[in-house]
Amino acid sequence: MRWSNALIPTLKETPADAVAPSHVLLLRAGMIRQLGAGTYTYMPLGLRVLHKAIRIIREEMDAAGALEVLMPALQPVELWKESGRFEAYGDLLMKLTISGGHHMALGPTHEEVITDLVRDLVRSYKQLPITLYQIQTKFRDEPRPRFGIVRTREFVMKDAYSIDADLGQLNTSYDKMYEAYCRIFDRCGVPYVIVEAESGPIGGDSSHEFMVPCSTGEDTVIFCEKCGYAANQERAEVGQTEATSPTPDAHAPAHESVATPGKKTIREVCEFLGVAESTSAKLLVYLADGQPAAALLRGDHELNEAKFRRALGVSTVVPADAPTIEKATGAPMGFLGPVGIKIPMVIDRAIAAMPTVVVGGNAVDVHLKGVVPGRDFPLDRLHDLRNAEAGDPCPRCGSTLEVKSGLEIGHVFKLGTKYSKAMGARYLDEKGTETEIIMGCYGIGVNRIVAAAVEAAHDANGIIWPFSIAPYHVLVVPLQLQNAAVMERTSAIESALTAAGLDVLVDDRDQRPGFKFKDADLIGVPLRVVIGERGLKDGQIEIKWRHEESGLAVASDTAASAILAQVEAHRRKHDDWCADRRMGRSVPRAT
RNA sequence: CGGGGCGUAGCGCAGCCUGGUUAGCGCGCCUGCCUUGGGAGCAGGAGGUCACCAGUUCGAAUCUGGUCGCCCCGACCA
Repeated sequence: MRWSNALIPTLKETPADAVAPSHVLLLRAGMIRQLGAGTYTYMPLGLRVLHKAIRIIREEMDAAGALEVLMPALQPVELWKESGRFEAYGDLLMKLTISGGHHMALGPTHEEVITDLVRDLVRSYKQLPITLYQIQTKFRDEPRPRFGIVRTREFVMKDAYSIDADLGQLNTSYDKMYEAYCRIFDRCGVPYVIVEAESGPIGGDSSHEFMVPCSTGEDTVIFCEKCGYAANQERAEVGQTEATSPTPDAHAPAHESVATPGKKTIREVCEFLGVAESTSAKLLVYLADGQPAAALLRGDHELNEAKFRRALGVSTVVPADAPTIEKATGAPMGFLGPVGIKIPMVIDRAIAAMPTVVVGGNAVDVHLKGVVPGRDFPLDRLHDLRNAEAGDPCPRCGSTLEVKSGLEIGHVFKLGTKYSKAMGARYLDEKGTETEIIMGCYGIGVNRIVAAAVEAAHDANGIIWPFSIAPYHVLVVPLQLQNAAVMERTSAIESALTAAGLDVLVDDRDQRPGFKFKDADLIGVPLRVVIGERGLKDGQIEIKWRHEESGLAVASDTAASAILAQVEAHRRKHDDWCADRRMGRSVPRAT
């Protein structure tokens, strides 16, 4: 391909709206163009990257035994009502009315459609297991699209669904997808970590996310450098090295009431009393499946609602509003405490480690000082309730947890029978018994692979594409277009490399060398080949890897084979890197 | 949905506070000359409903009100 025909609208200046590195560089490199909030056109170069990622995904999904289908993006809302997700998904679901007054939705994901498909299709255990996948544009009415192509209102997703007869089959299907994902992201050259995750509103009981650590990541990942434990913040456990005091000091002086007029927040109360926030506790009141329930945490800790929900064994927890709180506790928000509380209360483990604590007095403008946990209120329902933070002990090895932000590029779930139960998808087992099918679902945000690759590898001059998904492998830069020898060499190398299966772009623009080098760095093609009069005079041309500081001169008449040797060596190195990663990785086994 | 910011040529911006010729600058684009190993130089040229609507005024890019759009922080997020 010749640059002059390639439609690569590079920008010298950074568009004012772009902040995230991937957004800035993809725009500047002429790979994407914005239409509106969360909607982007992929220009030829950007589309090539997207297609290369898709090709890798397709190869690995096929190799894992999944079958490709293509389901409609346009779906009747009835299916969503049947699964119960019409309400749960809410405004994120893009709804529209078509002729005849039919209410439709543009698919944000396809559990409903796949379940509808297999409830007709799958009649016998002999047809199972089966995994179907598709690569398709999804639609979500995101309240806040962000960071260029990181969060958009329409995006390309690879979604797969395993249909299994029993839990054993599900675990096998899940592990296959998990391993396929590892190979996909390894091959795409994006550095990822795998974290334990909450399954969220999609339902199900086990889940892992594939995250690329980077500053524009929207998720918080908690991890332990020492043992490799990693989880997203919703899920991350706090290690239990906090000393607990099972026998409270019975001889401690009785607690006393203090007047704290108007001091409602933890900070206000602690400042007023001149104590550290970590010596106080807060009582948070929620509606758990509609019934009031409380969580008690250290003043400076944050409640993890997912942990709270599990501790109570309920399916939803929502913060209670002010009237509900007063009715349930007899005191307004800001003065709540555990002493004498009437509603069910679960307590974070950290509370048990506190000899005395400052808490609300369950009366207006009153707090209690010198309250002894275990003496002044029972410590019978201790749980890990708080968000893990940097510096907390690792739940596995006791070492220190760290926090990073991560960009989610893939997610695998065990759904179980959530959808088959709701939508009546059953098969006949060996004994002729009608049984609900068991499902798993597996998603990859394809556009996010592109964004993540840029986030993970760029410098001040531009993008540094991994070889496997680079729009072109080699950029040939002739410096003097009117020099016949230069142009002959250019064509010869272009044909030789193309014949060897490489994607070659030739910068045939009549521009000064510096101009072309700047654009070359910007679009991030991995290998640059410079052909100029000066080098040719000495029988040399220059080849330079984008990720390396300097290039090297090779003999011009054997340049093509030298380049191919470089490419071969680079590929081998990447393969070794992938193999190393696989060795160091433990695949989660079914429990 | 709450908070903040911004809409002037393809891109980056000035002008607005204090209303007044034909709305300006840099980059990019077109023509010519010149130059050629890290975004050169000179000369000439094209390109604008100043986001939109209404109002104030003799007169609005500029003042007022509304609408729309975009970005950032938060809430939300399979």
